[in-house]
Amino acid sequence: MTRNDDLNSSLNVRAQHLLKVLVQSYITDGQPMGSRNLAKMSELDISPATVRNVMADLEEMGFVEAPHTSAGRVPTTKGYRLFVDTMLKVQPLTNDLVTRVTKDLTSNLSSNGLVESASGLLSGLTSMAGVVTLPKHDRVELRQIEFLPLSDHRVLAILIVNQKEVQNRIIHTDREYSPSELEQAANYLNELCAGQDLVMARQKILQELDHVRENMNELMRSAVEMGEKVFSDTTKGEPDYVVVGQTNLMEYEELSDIYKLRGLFDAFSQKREFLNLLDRCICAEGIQIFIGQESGYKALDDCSVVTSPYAVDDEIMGVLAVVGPTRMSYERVIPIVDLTAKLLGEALHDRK
Amino acid sequence: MTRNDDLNSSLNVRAQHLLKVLVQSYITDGQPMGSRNLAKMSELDISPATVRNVMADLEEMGFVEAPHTSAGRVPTTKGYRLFVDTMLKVQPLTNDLVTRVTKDLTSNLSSNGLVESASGLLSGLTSMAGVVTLPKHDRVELRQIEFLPLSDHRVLAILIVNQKEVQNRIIHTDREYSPSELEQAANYLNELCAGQDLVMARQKILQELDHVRENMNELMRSAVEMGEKVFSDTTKGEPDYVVVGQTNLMEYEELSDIYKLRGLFDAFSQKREFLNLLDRCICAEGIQIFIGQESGYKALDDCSVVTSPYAVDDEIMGVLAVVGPTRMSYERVIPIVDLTAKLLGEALHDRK
DNA sequence: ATTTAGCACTCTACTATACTGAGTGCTAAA
DNA sequence: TTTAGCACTCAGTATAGTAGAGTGCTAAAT
Repeated sequence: MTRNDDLNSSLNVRAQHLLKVLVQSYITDGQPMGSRNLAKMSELDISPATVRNVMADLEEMGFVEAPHTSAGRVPTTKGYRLFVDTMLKVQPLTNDLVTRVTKDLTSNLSSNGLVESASGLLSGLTSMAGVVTLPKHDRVELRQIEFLPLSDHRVLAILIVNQKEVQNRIIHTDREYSPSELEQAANYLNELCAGQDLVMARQKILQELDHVRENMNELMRSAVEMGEKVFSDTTKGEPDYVVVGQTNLMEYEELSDIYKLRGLFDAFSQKREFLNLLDRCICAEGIQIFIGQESGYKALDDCSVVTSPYAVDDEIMGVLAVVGPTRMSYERVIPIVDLTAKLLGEALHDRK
Repeated sequence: MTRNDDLNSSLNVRAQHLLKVLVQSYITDGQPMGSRNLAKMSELDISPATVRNVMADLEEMGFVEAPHTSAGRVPTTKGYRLFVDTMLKVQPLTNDLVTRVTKDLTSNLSSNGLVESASGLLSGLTSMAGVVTLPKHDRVELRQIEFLPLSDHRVLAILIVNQKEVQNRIIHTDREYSPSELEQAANYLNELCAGQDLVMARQKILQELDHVRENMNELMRSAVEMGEKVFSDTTKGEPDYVVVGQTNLMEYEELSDIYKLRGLFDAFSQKREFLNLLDRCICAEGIQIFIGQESGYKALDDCSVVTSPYAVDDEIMGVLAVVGPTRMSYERVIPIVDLTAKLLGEALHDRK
C-alpha cells in the first residue's frame, strides 16, 4: 500500500486510531492536541514526528485543523462526524441514572408537566439545553381550509384539523368576495399550509405577507390576508416546544461570545428555524445528530444537536433534543437522549 | 446659608441642576462625566473647578461616584432615584407611537395573543425586555382545599378556586387516611397556600418538601405530599408571565458580563423572584420603578424595572414591566409603559 | 465667602518590545 | 517508513513608557 492509497481511499487503521484519541481527548480537555502528547496517549509506540505526518494527512483530508501554526490539532465537523459514525462507543447507562429518569417521569406529573420534566432531565443530566416538542396530540394539524361567504363582509372559515375535527371561525373582510374568489383563496392557502401545525401555518402566512407584499396579485393578497385573520385566532400562546437550561450554554467557552449566544437564544425564542430542524427528525428512526454547520442554521454553527423522536405505542408523538457545543460528550449524551425518549413515551402511555 | 446647610439639609438648586444634567448625559452617553464637560453642558457659567467642588459634595452625599480617580462621575442608585423622583420630565408620546401601539393591540389578536403582543411592544419600543403577567382571569387562585376519603387508598381533593369555581381531583395515596387526618392536612395546606395562584402554591409546596424533609412530623409530611399530588395536575405549563426580548439585554455594556446575564436569565426562567416583585406592584397605583438594588434581588442588581398594573373596568388584571439596565431613558420608558398598560386594558375590555 | 486658576498627581488605555513555551514542517539520516 | 534534529511560527505574558482625562488641593481673585 502506498502513501497515496491512504490518502485517496479511506484512512488506515493507525490514522483512525489517532483521530479517535484526539477527538476523545479534545472533548474532555478542550485543548488542541500536539503531536508529542498524542503520541504518548495513543499508546502506539511511535514518535511525535510520525504523528505529525499523520496529522498532516488528516488535515489535508479535512478531519482536523490547527487553530494557528503552533497550536496542535482540533477536530473539524467532518472529524467529529467520522468519530460519531464509526468510532463511538456509547457509555452504558448507570442504574442511578435510569432510576432517576424513571422516577422523574413516572411520579407526580400531569401529561403536560411531563414534557417540562423531560426537558429538565435532558438539561440537568447533560448540563446543556434540553428541548422537547409537545406531543403531537396537543398540536393541531391543518388538513384543509374552506371559505363560505356570509352577508355583511363576513366569511365563514371552516378548518378541518387532525383526523376529522372541524373548527369554525367567522372573519370580517374589507369587501364582499364571490364564491369563486373564495375557492381560489382556499386553494392557495391549502397549498401553502396543508399538513402543517396551525402555529406553523400562521408563521408561514406572516412570512408570505411580508415577503410578497407587492409582487402578488390582488387575489393572492386577499387570500393571504384572510388566512392571517383565520389563524390569528389560533395561536393560543401554546408553545410548540419547551426549552430548559438555555443558560447552561453560557458556561461553555466556545459559545461564550455574546453575539453567538444572542443568535442562539433568539433562535430558541423565535422557534421557527428550530422547529424546522426538529420536524426533520420526526420521521427519522432513533437518534439523529447534527454537528456544527450540518444543521444548516447559522445560529447553530457552533452547536451540536442530538435528537430522538419519542413514541407512544409505536406512534411517534414528538421529538426531543439536547443542544450543546460541538465539543460535547456524545458518548454520554446519546444514551441519555435515547433513554429519555423511551421513558417519556412510556410515561405518556401510562397517562392516557 | 452656609455651605454646611447645603450639606445637611437638601441640595441647593445649582447642585440639583448639575446632578440632573449629569444623569441625563450619562443616560445618553454611558460615559462618566468630567467637570469640564459638565460645566459647559450645564449652561451655568461656572468654572470646572466650581463644578468639582459641587461634585465632591454630591459624592459625599452618595448621589454620584467615580469609577476611578481620573474618570469623572457617574450617578449612583441614590442619584437615579432623586432624578426619577424630582427632576424627571417624561417625554410626550408621539402620535406615531400611540397609533402603533393601538394598532398592534386592537388588530388581529386573540386575548391570549394580546399579552404576547403587549410584551413584544414593550420590548420592541424600548429595545429592552418586556414582561407582561397573564390577566388575573387566566390565573387560578386557590381559596380552599378539602379532602374526602374514598376507598382503595384514594382521596378526593376538592379545590375551591377564584370566586366560586370548584375543581375535583382524585389522588392515590400510599395508605388509608382517616377523616380527621385529612382534615388536619387540609388545614395545613390551606394555611400554606390559600389566596395564591395555583402555580405559586405548587412551588411553595415543592419548596416545603425540600426544606423540611426531616424536620417535619409524619402528618405534615403526608399533607405536603398530598398537596404535591393535587397540584401536580395543575401546572398546565401555562406561564405566569410572558417575557419578550430578553436577548436585547445582551447589547448593553453594563450587563454584557456573562455571569450577570446568566443570573438574570435564570431569574426570568425560574420566575419565582420575578413574580414576587411583580406581585408587589399589583396593588400599587400606576407606574412603579425599581432602580438597581432597590428590587432586592441580586439578579436585578444592575437593572431597573419600570412596572405598571393594567386594569379592565377599574379591576386590576395584571402587571406589565420593562426590564433594562439602570442606565435607561426613564423619560422615554415611563410613558411607553404607561400607554401600553392603558391600551392593553382597553383591548382586553373589548375582547370580553 | 465663593469662585477660580494653576499645578501636581493619579489612573486608564494604548503601544511597543522582548521573551517564553508549545508545536509545527521540513530535511536528512536510520 | 520512521525518526531525530533544527529552524521557524505564533499566542500569550510581562514590562515599560506615553498620552490623555480628570481629580484634589492651594492660593489668589472676586
